[in-house]
Amino acid sequence: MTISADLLTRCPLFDGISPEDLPGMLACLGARSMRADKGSVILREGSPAKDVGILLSGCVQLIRTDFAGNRTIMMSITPVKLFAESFSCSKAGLLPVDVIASEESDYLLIDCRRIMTACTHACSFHSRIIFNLLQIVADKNLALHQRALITAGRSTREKLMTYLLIQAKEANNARFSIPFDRQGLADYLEVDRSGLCAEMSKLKKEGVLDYYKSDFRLLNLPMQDTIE
Amino acid sequence: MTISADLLTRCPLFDGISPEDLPGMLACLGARSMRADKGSVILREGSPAKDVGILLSGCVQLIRTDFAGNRTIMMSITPVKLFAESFSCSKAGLLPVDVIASEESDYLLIDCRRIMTACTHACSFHSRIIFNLLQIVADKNLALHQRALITAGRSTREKLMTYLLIQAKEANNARFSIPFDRQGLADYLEVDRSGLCAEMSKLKKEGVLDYYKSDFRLLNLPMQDTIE
DNA sequence: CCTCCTGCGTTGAAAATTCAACGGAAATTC
DNA sequence: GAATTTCCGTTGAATTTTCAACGCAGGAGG
Repeated sequence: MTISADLLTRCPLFDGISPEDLPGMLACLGARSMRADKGSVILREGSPAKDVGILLSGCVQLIRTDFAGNRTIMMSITPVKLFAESFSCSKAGLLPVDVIASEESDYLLIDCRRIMTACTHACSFHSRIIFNLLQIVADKNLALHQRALITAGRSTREKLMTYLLIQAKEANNARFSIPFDRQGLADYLEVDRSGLCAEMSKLKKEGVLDYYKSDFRLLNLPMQDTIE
Repeated sequence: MTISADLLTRCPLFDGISPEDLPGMLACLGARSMRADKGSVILREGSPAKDVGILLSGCVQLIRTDFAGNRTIMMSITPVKLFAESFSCSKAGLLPVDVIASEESDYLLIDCRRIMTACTHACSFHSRIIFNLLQIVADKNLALHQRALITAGRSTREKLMTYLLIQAKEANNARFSIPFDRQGLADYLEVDRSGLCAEMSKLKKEGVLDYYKSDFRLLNLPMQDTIE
């Protein structure tokens, strides 16, 4: 895949870096270009965490399966975001999750040490990159807090509505799409799939919600409601 | 409270900083010494996140209460650890949780900008501090992943046992104490308190577990089992 | 020493989730 | 284009959790 500079400027790791400096910087960081088929494992739980991933296209998910077989989706990553960076920055050094491509995906891998330690060329933007990385890891932290707020609901309906309201708020629109199929959503909310389907149907009958596949619309919401 | 240098050298933010440099560094960072009574709110959800907290004594917890009244304990902080640092480093800028002293506590507050931007004295340890901060935020990330693994269990028993096994592993001992009372543990595991008590009693009857107040002991565990 | 309050364990009934199974629709594969 | 696989929605029974309430022990405070 040819990496467009436009794509990378939208990556939060390179905030404040001018586009013309990007190619040299990528070379300096030793970025490797990768591709993953849909459903394939990009990084395996328990393996050493050394790299920072940058998702260029597709979609990847952080998934943990416990000994009882419960599958949990911790987070869904969309372009042009980082993944696995928190694990590579931490002391632990082992991945607590599988990183899986839920769609065919292109991504870069960068050895985290190349980011965290000053490069041989003493490039002037390095401190900015580290600053950006700190902010990104902190933002991931916030996302995990938000997910915990969702799963803290004591019923399927409560979890689902909390999730959907947050999505609508982030999209700033009563219509929005989600990066999950039904099973994926159930695994993200930590509920049973069939129970989730049943609750969704109920909400549709009640006129609270409308949906088709992964496109949703919240009704009776004090918010703009536009189609594109 | 007099701040002993020994205490601060155990704070991960100052890893790699020599003890004699600490007092000057604290002054440079503008650290303010604070005290909180048991049960009092140190930082309020929704207020601007600007400071990094360093807990010197006592215990603080990150607590979120949703609109339905469900109380969730996201994390319990013990000395000499940081708190609220992730929120102050993130773009969001607002606290997603209440920070509450579960015991009478002493702590320091440091304006996060003083840490993240080079100080006027251009102190040579600043980059080390930022590096440490990145690692700490990443470690918090890991802790949240671990908590999610616990709450992913589909039953009270599963959540409880996952939690206790992790505690025993971290203590490297089948005997250990936890920083929660029953209600607190229930709020951390996201289960009902009475159901938790019932499950604990059952496990005790079954000979899997023994406990008194907040002291626990896992039986039949392939692990050393010593009384201090 | 007595009273008040908090935390803990128990119980029973109501409600919700989980689990297994099935049919249909849509997408994928050959 | 036909077969196959995957995804989705539904249902009913079994299992759990939730919720409200109560008694008791221990500590705090007057």
